[in-house]
Amino acid sequence: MSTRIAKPAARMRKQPRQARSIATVEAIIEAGAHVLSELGWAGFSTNKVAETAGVSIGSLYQYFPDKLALVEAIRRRHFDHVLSVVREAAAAEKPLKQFARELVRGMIGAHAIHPTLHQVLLDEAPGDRGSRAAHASFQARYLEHYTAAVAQYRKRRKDTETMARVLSSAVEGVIHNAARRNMLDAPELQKQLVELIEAYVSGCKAA
Amino acid sequence: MSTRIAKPAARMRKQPRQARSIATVEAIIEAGAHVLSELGWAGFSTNKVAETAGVSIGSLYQYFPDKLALVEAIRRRHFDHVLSVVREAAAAEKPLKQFARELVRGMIGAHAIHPTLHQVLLDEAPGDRGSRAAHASFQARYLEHYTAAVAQYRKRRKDTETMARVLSSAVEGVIHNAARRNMLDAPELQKQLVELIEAYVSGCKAA
DNA sequence: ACGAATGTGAGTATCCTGTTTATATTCTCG
DNA sequence: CGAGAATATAAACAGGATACTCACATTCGT
Repeated sequence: MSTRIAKPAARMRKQPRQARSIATVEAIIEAGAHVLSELGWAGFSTNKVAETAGVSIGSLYQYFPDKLALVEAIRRRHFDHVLSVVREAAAAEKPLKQFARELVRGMIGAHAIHPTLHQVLLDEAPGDRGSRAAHASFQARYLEHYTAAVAQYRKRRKDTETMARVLSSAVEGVIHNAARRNMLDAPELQKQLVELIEAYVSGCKAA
Repeated sequence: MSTRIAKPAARMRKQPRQARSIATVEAIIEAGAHVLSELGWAGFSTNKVAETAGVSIGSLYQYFPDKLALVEAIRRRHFDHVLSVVREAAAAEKPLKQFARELVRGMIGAHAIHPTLHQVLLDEAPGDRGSRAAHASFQARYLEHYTAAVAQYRKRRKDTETMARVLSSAVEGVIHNAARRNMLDAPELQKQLVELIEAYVSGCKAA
């Protein structure tokens, strides 16, 4: 549900030492994710986040030097989560169907709580500062896992990277669309998404 | 490039009568689409749009009662465009491969000028007012065309609607992702997207 | 040339934002 | 316990951006 313990994370104005403050920081990040997902970047104000977290605005600025540091922490937490899902799905050698199932299940799980967070993080939220490198690194590893999975089930070495990109964005598109209509937990949708992955990766042509 | 002639469109404060004002209105809508795609909803300010259009802010408010009416006009124009693409691709009976090719080509064309407009319109831009009905109607017809296409190549009546939804959101996801990286016109990407559509719709299972 | 259509852009009023600071509460540890 | 550090509070600020109006200038159709 939540990450075990606070990481060194992004530069913070002050490291939380007592259990109380750790909970506060966690609450702020969680509330931030909620606000970002619900209101989008346009509605993402520090005051709103603090209010949602049930914490005073002062507490927020005690740990996050500015708005961007906060969004960075949110980004980091979410991306870590998604990355672990993809990694585990693509890890051991397993039948294609099983890979597809685990991937879909994990991805849906990762988007169930804050449905549109992923898109907002990618599209709306600005990513300047030192985050650029971290962001690129995430994207790289993300694609890497997909590529590994594709290569595992596809013999042709050609186009594997493009395939990975197409596959990942297709999956994201379906999940994002389902999230928008509150349809993330429709079993027939999950089934169809699994079938789409299978069909594309297995790569048969004619009907 | 641009739609032939101004439509009655959304409620306007004043109907443009002379050629001059028609051009003005068109320029405003075009600039609006540009700003929306480039800066997102957060950066979509009426002043910015007017400036981009090379028109004074006063002129904008002469034709659009408020910001929402403007975004509504933009939405309408873009959706009409996309809708016509899907309709034409799914129209006559043709081989699956040809359908996929035309769909991909048309969709890419529709997103080439304002790459992220579609997503912004769906996700960020608010849609209250009387637009709700129009929006729903668009979604319905959009899905309708996809469903028709899917039904044409798939015998099983079951799940055709879900399939249409999955297919459309997958395509949108891939295109949106490609647009984000300025990769819309990569031939191998187009090819892979066509193959994804073929593979999924033709519906073969094992490798 | 005259009225109508169209275009202008400085100005306004309002709202909001991120951030600080001075103060109050709660914890740790001897 | 009690002293000092850690943590929490919320009122206030300074600044900026925003949507929108209005009184006036220009250009069109006839």
